Amino acid sequence: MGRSPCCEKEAGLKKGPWTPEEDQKLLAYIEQHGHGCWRSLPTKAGLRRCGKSCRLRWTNYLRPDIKRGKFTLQEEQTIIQLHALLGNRWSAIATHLPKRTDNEIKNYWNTHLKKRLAKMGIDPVTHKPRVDADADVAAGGGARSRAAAHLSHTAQWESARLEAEARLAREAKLRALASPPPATAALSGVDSPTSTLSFSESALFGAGSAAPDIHGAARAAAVQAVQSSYGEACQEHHFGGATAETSFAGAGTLAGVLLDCSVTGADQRFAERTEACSGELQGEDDDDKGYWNSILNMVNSSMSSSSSSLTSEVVTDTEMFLPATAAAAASATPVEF
DNA sequence: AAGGAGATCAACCGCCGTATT
DNA sequence: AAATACGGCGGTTGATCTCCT
Repeated sequence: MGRSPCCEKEAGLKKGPWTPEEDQKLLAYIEQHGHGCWRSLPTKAGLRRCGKSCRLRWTNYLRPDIKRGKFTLQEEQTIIQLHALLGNRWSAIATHLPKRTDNEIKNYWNTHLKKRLAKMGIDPVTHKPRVDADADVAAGGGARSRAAAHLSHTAQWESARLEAEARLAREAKLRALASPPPATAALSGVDSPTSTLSFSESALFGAGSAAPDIHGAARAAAVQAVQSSYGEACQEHHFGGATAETSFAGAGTLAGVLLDCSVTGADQRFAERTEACSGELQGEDDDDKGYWNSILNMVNSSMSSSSSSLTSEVVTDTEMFLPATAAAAASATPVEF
């Protein structure tokens, strides 16, 4: 029944910090053979480690495509924005920062960004300005329920988006299997992504040059998935009597605002969309507006420098997951709710 | 210079979804 | 269909580093 026993049950395996010799062995083995099955790798590579430990060391430290060192302002902004959308889904966030590991992002969030937001008076969990208990009571329970509805609203959109992302990744994987990479790709063979989307995408689509048709098809599939998934969610919840499409556009706007604010020259649009969002949430969301404006300010402070590949990647993903209706609505007049 | 406190980050742990038998 | 392993993820820990007194 089942598979053979797990390596972690073997005794005498080493734990703790890796030595340079161990790193060298692991690196040499993977460069020559690829990681293959992690469980059997330590034995083949002559390491007294469990496969899990090897995988972790590789994905978080030894992988050649890892960018180390300080996070840039833009990376910080991306993390904050994505965390507002995704919460503690570090691997999902890491797909938008391809050269950073989820572990690194998680550490950076916990040691830097969380504290910084807290200092700014922003709850790092909800990304809403902290309101003391009295003010909250004075604001009334209605505001709280609207806030809850707002969060749920966002969560539904995100759930649909993640579903599309997963589908995209699966398709990419299938295509990769159908057409294996050339043997000359020495390091692509050892590419061991912790996350699915960006790596498989980059491997397959080669920075957008190799197979634009496939990319386009995948994007269309993703968009369709979001549309259908979120459309169902909207119909199910009858958002304020609006049509599913309109509601979807509104929900998409929020995510669009969060992500699209990275676009060079998008300051104005961002401000408009922030306005649209605050209109959507009326009243109690003055605080939200303030928060998103603060993010805008952070973005603006770095926007003077030219756009990077990083931001353009985020934009690409935004476009990928923002259906046409939402994108159109977001760039036109604010949606009335 | 010494040592205590806080910050940082690599690595581990345990859980979960998926694949395999 | 059930049992089990695998791979991946997020939370947490602990060793090390840095700063302050």
